[in-house]
Amino acid sequence: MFREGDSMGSFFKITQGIVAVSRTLEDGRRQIVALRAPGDCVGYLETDGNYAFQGEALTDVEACAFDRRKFDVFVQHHPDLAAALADTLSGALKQTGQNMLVMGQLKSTERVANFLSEIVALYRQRRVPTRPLTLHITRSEIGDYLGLTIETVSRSFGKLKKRNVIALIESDSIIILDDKRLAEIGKVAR
Amino acid sequence: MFREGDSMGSFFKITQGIVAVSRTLEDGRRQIVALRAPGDCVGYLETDGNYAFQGEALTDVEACAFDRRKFDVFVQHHPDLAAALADTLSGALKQTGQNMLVMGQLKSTERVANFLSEIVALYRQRRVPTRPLTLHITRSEIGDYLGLTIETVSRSFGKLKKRNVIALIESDSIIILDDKRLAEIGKVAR
DNA sequence: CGTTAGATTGAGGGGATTCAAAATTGGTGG
DNA sequence: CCACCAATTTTGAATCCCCTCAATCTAACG
Repeated sequence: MFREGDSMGSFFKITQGIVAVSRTLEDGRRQIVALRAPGDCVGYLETDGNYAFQGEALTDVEACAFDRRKFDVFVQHHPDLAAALADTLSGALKQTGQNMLVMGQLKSTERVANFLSEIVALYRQRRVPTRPLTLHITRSEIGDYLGLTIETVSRSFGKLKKRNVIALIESDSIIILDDKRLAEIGKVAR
Repeated sequence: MFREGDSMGSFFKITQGIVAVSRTLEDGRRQIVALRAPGDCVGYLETDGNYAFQGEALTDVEACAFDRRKFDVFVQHHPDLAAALADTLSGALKQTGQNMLVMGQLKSTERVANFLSEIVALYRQRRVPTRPLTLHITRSEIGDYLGLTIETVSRSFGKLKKRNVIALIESDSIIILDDKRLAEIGKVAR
């Protein structure tokens, strides 16, 4: 959808599909910074007129494009929209803070468990079926999101499966057998 | 200054000193999510009335407290302040995104090099002397910020020293010998 | 001078990565 | 429907990096 460093025209509100917001190093290492679903906006962050991150459609995606310049002007005259914007940004900030905790402190299987718990919570909240849970993203993308390799992600799935916490239908579709245990392993607060 | 989960009254604008914004797991593992310096605000993020993170003074700190409730009302009537708030949040979001890249993809020495480069940039921008560079924070805090142990941080300093990229005066005070090289190792963009 | 907190250094073990191969999945055309 | 192929996932073995545990060192302070 857009590349880091490209001149920014507009940002997008997703109406359908999943988008990965990421950043890539020159040697190819990639970090997915956030996963965005319908209702979320992507491509808002900029550094002097250029996109600060890369936006990549992981599935087929529909989105509305908004001209950033015009939007800024519009917000200026609508205090309640400005408040909503601040709320959205605050939420994103809390989320990335949580992600830092996950990546900095959790071991591989804990990270995967945490990821699955988060996905379930996200899907529930949006009334997307979670039984079975269809991920829509590859091991490689999970790895780039959690700071792990595909092999390690795969092995972590294996461990959770062996402990009877989850069951695999296909590689992309799983069933959560023990929701509580999954949250515990993933150190999900409360 | 404030604990995660405490009922939130006010947030703080730092006038002097350094504050760590962090989150801690039940088993004691801690992740520092951001380091804040004079001019920055901390304690703004909340989840239904409670602080979302913990705020810890790493040095002696002076700060102004602002009542969050009153602030929100005030912002509502000052569009330019709302814009400034959005800018601040956007900046923080870019920063944590970058931090996710660092923690997810970089090796220990790369992380430490990145950290030092960032600190130098931050200090320069605020006209704080960088030669020698005084860190004001312990190895333990650097470790919790980068997702590493104190020993690994110490060894990374050692490696950078042996490669003549930095020189240690005291443990808290260093001299950057090769600024460019440090940025390269730390994969600092551009 | 002894104490204490923080930093460094060393040895050993463990978890994640790397490299490689096998297995599974999904799509295509015969 | 099945054979075939490419892409993805899983599994295995070896390696490496970081962590853990422990000892030593340094600096600040009473």
